[in-house]
Amino acid sequence: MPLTEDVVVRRKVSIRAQATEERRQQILVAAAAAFASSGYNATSLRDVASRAGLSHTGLLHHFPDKPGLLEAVLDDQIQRAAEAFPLESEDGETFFRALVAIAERDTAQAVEVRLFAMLSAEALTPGHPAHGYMTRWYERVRTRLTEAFRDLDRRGLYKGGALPPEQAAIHVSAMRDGATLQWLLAPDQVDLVGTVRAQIELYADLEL
Amino acid sequence: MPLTEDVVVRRKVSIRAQATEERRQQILVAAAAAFASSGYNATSLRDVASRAGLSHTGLLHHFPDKPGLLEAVLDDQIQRAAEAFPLESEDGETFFRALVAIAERDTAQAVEVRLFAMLSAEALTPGHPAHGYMTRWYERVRTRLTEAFRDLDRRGLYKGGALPPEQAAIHVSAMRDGATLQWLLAPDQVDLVGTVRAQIELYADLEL
DNA sequence: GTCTATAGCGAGATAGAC
DNA sequence: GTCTATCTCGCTATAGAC
Repeated sequence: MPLTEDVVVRRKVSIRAQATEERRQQILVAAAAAFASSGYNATSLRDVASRAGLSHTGLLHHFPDKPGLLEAVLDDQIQRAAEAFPLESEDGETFFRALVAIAERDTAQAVEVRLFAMLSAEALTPGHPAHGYMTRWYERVRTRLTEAFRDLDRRGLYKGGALPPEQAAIHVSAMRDGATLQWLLAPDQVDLVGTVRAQIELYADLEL
Repeated sequence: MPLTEDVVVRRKVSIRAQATEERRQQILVAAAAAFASSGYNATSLRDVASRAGLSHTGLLHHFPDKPGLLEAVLDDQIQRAAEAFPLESEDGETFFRALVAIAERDTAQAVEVRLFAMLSAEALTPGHPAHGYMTRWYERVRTRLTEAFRDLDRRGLYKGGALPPEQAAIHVSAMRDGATLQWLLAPDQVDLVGTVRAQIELYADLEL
């Protein structure tokens, strides 16, 4: 019965592949936490490895090198974000409600927020492995926000007046990043959610 | 004539002291440029030294160690900033005009802007040598901006409506930082001065 | 005041045993 | 798949000559 043998072999393979995949995920979580706390440059592969409970050479079996690890972390991060909040900029109202919801969640999950704050600044250096990623990210954020504001405008809910939606998009995205930075430095003095909500209500005729 | 001898000696000493001071300044400029381009962690003392045209041990004759150098750079930077723009928050109008003027100058002098953007994120880590500095900086920024908005309010020039001046202060300071980040990543797509001006005009009844 | 030489460490990455 | 051992590099910082 060659067929059953084949099935057993396949199952073994898939079990092993699953274990490997779990290991990869553990490492990605550890790496995200490490990069979030100290940034990419200041974090060593040994730091990440010890957090994940293996040696740094063990880690390098799963990822090619340090830039490759960062890339994988970023991919994993945007995938999770996309799953948690599928932002549809065609519907401006739900879009901006989602922005407030994201801010709310972020106050409870400081790791991802810190990760992004640290990397976006480090990545200003053209040679940084996340430089291209960040440039593309902000372009995307600006276009999505602009679309959302345009949708609001169509429904008569845009309060920007003479301010073009492109500018409003920069205002909102920029403020979110700056507020995050100040909130991370002084959580007691900066109300992240309230700040985000209040700003959006200045540009949109919505009750958030 | 002991007096003249004394004068000669003093002059020699002061000339030498002046040369040392110039050297220090050269190093500070080099260090600011280096930290601005790659951040503090990723910059080596050898990088800084070669920019200043001396060996890294020569550099360590003028500054005690790497954190000490960063501290000196920051001190030098705020001193220059204070001289260039003596911000008086008692007069809200000139205060906000100065903010726009600073943004204008910054578009021409990207070094200081980059320096600050990179360090403020790196310094999120509590152990970073600029952590305390940044925490204090943003506290100060918030209070100054709040005072300026209160002054506008007294003169009937505050357009924030129900938004408390403290919140407006966070909005404006946060937006400036976030806009700077996006401008550094994509100078062609983000108009820093226009963005800053437009935002302030949303909160203040001023023609900037 | 600036240098060469060097100590001492920690990093990223590879080789090869198990 | 994970490890130990090791290579090689660059870093901060110190010691001491000039």
